[in-house]
Amino acid sequence: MMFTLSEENYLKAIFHLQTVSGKGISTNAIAKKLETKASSVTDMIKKLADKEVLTYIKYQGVSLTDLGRKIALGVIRKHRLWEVFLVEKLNFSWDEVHDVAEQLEHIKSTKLINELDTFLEFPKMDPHGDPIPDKEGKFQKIEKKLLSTLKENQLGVCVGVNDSSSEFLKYLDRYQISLGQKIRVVSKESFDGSVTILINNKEMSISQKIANNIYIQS
Amino acid sequence: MMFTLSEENYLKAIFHLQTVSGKGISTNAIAKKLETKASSVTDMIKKLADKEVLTYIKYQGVSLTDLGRKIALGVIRKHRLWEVFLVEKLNFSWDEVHDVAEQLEHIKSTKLINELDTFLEFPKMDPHGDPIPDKEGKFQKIEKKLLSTLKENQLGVCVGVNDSSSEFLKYLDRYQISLGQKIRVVSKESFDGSVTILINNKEMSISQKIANNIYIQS
DNA sequence: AAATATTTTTAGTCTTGACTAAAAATTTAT
DNA sequence: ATAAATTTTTAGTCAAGACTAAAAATATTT
Ligand SMILES: [Mn+2]
Ligand SMILES: [Mn+2]
Ligand SMILES: [Mn+2]
Ligand SMILES: [Mn+2]
Repeated sequence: MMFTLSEENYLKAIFHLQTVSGKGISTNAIAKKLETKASSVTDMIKKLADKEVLTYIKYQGVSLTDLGRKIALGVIRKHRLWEVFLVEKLNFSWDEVHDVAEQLEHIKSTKLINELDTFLEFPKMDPHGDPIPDKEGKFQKIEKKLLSTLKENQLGVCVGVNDSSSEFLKYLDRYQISLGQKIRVVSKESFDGSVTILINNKEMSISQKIANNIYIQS
Repeated sequence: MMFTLSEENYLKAIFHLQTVSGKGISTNAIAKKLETKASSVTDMIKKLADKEVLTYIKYQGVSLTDLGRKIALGVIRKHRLWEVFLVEKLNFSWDEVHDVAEQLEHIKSTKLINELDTFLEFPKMDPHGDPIPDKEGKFQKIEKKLLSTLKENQLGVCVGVNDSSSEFLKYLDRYQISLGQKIRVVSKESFDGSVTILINNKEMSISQKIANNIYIQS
């Protein structure tokens, strides 16, 4: 069975939504994620249900089947391996890779992706700290929490981001926040949720929104 | 101005047809090359004429504009660079690269293709002996003739192929014909045009069709 | 110079994946 | 328990890019 670029993007989006909110995924949630209209989503999920990659009950949202999950993980594997390639071999920075990887993830060739994996020496993480599924779709889930959940005086290491947009990543670069960076929470402001952190012996304040998009391992 | 995958394929096909038959390219020739119908071609060339990448006079075929030529060369550059990448870095053989390159050639990112070029150390030829245009679309045209045009007892080096199909390339592999291989014409059979050649001190006979698809430099 | 054959274009249809507007179902508020 | 608000589905439209069948133009024979 073959899947179009559009179908692959739907499966990927639904997979990502499922990993956060365990329940059935709503039409609206999918529409929002894919920046499309709810009616378009209804059309597409009917087609995907016919192809048996998800189950769909009217008015009750959708849920991926094992096959659907497998296909989504295949696309995610390709996306992340290409991101590693771009950073490691082609001098891209972590804020430049996402858009190109969105295109590359749809190239169809099992040999291509498995040879790429070998060429890169089987990386386990992409440039944003996200795990790369192996051939069988298996990947380790790493322990991580949002920076905003740390208490005053707690220490952690940045291990990922919750937002891969170029804007956010460039912001992090500007403040020397990269994967592996040690971060200590100095104080938290209850008024606006902003956090004062210590990085490389320098104190700085970041907004709650920023703190909500940085993953930390203690 | 943005071009779709389909539009890029039309431009590439027309470019290739133009390099062999200098004149205006007929609707039918394009249809044949792209394995589509003449009516579909008429539709598309109207659109491409609107976009000013080719000139089109009803019933008289088409001809690329400078812009059209530039875009076609960009796609060809990408195709060939990806082919080099697949062979040099990902253990593909020359008969496996074409289909994947057909997909990769449509990825849009100037940084990607220029960094890939750098990573590969600016190759001048693809795995089939075809020249790779540089950023500006410039490439050297190499001197080459068909093996079938050699006279008895003449010697040459294989520098390219006229057919990149997997079937043909596998045939060449089987008979140890690869780029750089020295080939001597021992005799030619006027009855069926077949050629007896000497390769690595071994004599073998190849059909006229095969001899018509191997490029030689004397 | 007609007649015939071939090529090219036009007209109309189909599929995919989107959209808007309106109807129907469900959820939340009163 | 109704009413109001929200979500979801349906119905109808559109553009891209393909297709078939038929008409029109051009090329080739006789
Ligand atoms: Mn990404
Ligand atoms: Mn990533
Ligand atoms: Mn090729
Ligand atoms: Mn090639």
